[in-house]
Amino acid sequence: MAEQLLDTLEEKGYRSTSPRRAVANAIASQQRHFTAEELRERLTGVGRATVYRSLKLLVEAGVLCRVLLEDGDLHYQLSHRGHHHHLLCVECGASEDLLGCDIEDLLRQVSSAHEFQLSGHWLEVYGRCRQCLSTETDNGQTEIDQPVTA
Amino acid sequence: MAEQLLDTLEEKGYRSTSPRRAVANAIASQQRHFTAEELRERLTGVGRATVYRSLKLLVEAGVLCRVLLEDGDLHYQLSHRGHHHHLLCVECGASEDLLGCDIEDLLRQVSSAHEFQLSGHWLEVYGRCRQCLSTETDNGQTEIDQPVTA
DNA sequence: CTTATTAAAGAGACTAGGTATCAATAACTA
DNA sequence: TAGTTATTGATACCTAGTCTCTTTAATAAG
Ligand SMILES: [Mn+2]
Ligand SMILES: [Mn+2]
Ligand SMILES: [Zn+2]
Ligand SMILES: [Zn+2]
Repeated sequence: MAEQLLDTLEEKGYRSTSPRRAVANAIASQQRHFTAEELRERLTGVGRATVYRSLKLLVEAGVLCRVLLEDGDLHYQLSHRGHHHHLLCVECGASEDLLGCDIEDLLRQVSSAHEFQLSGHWLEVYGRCRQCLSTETDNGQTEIDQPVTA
Repeated sequence: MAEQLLDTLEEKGYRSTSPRRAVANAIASQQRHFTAEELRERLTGVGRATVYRSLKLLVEAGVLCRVLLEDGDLHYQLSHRGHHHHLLCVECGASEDLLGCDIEDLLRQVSSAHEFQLSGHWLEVYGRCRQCLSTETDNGQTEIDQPVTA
């Protein structure tokens, strides 16, 4: 997994360095979305700027995606597929990838109706995941203090 | 226009103060979307925290909306209607409101297919506006240096 | 109209999430 | 192996805020 991140960078002509390996490993060992700062804390010995520079490169390469939480917090998360969106659970933080839906088609229609030349978009969807819904049903009440299984 | 911003706050039980009047006037005199910092610069004499606090209140009250530019820059803009989205021109920065489209319906469908309880979403659409397209056609080439009529 | 209550303001320190600069170093390449 | 150049880390700086605390002012009650 970490290899794949580095390979992607190498394919784009970036050098394979030990700080970048450290960043790639740290990202690969993360299962949920994380903040830049969380990542940096785990990477003592790697310079602040280097961490942010690496994140930027990986996002540009399409192997990492930005996730905008409902409160405005920006997180990062491994991205396997190409362009896609997220169903973000506001309760447990889970993120489910959303692809193959008709949003692109719809935007194309709307754009052409406004004589607007579509070039990109940004979408995040917030709500509650299946698991959190079933937990709620089980005890007949919303589990506010449900632990975040980070 | 500025009155309306203040009235909205008063209706919500907030006091009508002179710093808030200054903020409301500054916002009302702005035609395009602006950053918090731009606003603050025009409001010498109003405390930094007060400017940000006012922006927050107005967003919460629904009369001001956040606009996320493609490069990640956060801008603010007067909002007349309720929930809506923006068609943002990446060339001239123009923003056209997008409402009455089927995005909500579509998200409801997609969510239910994923057994996801939809509660909110965030969408921005990027591209080029009618005006920028016609300028481009006129001289047969993209006008990169088109002045931003701020 | 005065006074009390309490919201709001301003100053300023602090934070997250970055970017810019620049000298030193380490990857690739010939 | 040596040279070139990308990359690094340190550090300063930046935007966009938040938080605390003391002072001030808007409103409500008398
Ligand atoms: Mn993703
Ligand atoms: Mn708007
Ligand atoms: Zn959940
Ligand atoms: Zn335009």
